[in-house]
Amino acid sequence: MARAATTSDAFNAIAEPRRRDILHYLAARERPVSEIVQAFEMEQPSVSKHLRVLRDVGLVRMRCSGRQKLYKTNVEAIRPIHDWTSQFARYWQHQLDRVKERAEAKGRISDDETNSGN
Amino acid sequence: MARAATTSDAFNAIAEPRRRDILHYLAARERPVSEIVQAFEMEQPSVSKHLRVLRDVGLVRMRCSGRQKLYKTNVEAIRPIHDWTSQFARYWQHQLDRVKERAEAKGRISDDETNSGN
DNA sequence: TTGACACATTCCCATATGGGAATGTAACAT
DNA sequence: ATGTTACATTCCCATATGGGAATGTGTCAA
Repeated sequence: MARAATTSDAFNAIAEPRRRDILHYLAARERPVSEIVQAFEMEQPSVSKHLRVLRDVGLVRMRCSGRQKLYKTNVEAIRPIHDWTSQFARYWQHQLDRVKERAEAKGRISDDETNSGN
Repeated sequence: MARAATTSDAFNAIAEPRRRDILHYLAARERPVSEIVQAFEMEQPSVSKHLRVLRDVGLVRMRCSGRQKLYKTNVEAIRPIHDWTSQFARYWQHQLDRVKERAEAKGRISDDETNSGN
């Protein structure tokens, strides 16, 4: 088997940097394809192909308006990725605790140094 | 250009489901390769190759112990991904607000219905 | 030294990619 | 009907993949 398709899930879809940029760009409000093309200085077919991938995994929504097609990020579809990374948050907390302990220990040493007139 | 290498960054590395499983498995404590092979019922070369990718992007650390090699997830390397997804948190909040508003509106309607004896 | 063990790497291959170029298609204007 | 605009799709291709199989490498035991 080769690598999984970019359309297999959100994790594969966001592996591409340009697609992450587009998702961020379309998070605040919907925009037509032409604006994305201008904003990122990409070829139009390239943008359309990225949007196609993002649509296939539900990361963006599309709405027709005349001959324009307005795309918008479906922020809910990013939650599974956020949730997966959050599994590791407790370990970050542990590391923060250790950093804090070291800082406090260092503070005590500094106090000692200060007290000893060093 | 083809797709970016799996070793180009953490986003590409975690696109593979098995590698996400391995990262979760190695988050709590370090383990030798043989344990990963057994836990996931994968071929040893396959596991080694996934670990190689994860090492190249800094998602796991390796330590030698005799003829074993102990791997452990470097949880800090997952933060950039978490941070990227967090950009969208404010929009989740907005959606939650709307859900809350709808729930409250619905509650008022229910009260009205109750009051009207319907 | 020889053998066994624990991993890593290499080779082969079907498959999927992203970019460029060209082409297809639907909506609007005249 | 014809042309233009706004996108989508297709074709081509260099490149990277993950799995299977085979092989290489370093460590320990006898």
